[in-house]
Amino acid sequence: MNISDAAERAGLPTKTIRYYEEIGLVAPARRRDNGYRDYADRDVHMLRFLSRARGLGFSVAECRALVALYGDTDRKSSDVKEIALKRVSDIDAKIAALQAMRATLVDLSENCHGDDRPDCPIIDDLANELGG
Amino acid sequence: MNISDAAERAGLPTKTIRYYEEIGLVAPARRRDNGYRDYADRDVHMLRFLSRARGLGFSVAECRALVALYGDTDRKSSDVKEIALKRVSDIDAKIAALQAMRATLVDLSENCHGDDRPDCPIIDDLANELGG
DNA sequence: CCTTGACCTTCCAGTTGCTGGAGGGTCTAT
DNA sequence: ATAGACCCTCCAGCAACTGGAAGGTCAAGG
Repeated sequence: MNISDAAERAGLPTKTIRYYEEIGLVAPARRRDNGYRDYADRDVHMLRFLSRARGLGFSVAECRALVALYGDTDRKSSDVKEIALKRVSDIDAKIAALQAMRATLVDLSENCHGDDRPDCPIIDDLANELGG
Repeated sequence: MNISDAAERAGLPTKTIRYYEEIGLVAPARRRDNGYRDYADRDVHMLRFLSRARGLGFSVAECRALVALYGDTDRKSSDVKEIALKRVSDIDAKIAALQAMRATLVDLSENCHGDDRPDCPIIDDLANELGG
């Protein structure tokens, strides 16, 4: 099948598929006589795998490791689990950072009357003018 | 003062300060006869403002708007508040996405024995092999 | 047969927000 | 005079795509 059909089934843009091929995340697609890429179901399967992994926030580097483990019938499930748990702790750190930002912003916003006057604790805080 | 002193006081790398100047986020620094940038306290103040805003996750584009509002003594605090609240809702969306990812990953990890065997529900889920 | 439009190809540039390094000038202290 | 710590500019690269230009291919309709 053509790349656009594969893209639709995998849930990825064609650009991204070509990009994954270019960076070696997936094997180069077979080509037809006219030079068009030709995808089989198992190729789409792999692309879906990547789409899902990227959707869960795994980096391309992590995806490489996952692809290798996916193709390794002798893999240890602990290796996969390790990558997943690392990802969970990365996510936890990101959530914590975002929650801290959010708390600060909400706090500042609650103290800002938000009217036509220029007086604004948000600006003041950013400028650190509270203490001088 | 030299850029490295300004950098230290502002909490930004020198590279970043030059970059902010290059993209017009801050006005070009005054230069000394030898070509070195020369920073005054108010310049450092502005750089700290930016450092803090970036630290709260405001994009450079948002920082531009904040800088403009900062310098506008006729600003409406509602304009500032609007940017801050927009940022809060962006953060909320990001947190929600991360929490969904996290839940999926934790769920998958809990079902993975994480031992020397290849059998792994994490890989299976990514490959979408559960339903066929 | 010709044309139209939707495909496909490659390659290059841009995105965001820096960061690193090369290659060079300057300043300060010894 | 020289070492080392500054400073300068410019170019390249990071993640992970995305957009567009320039051109080849294919299927349908007149």
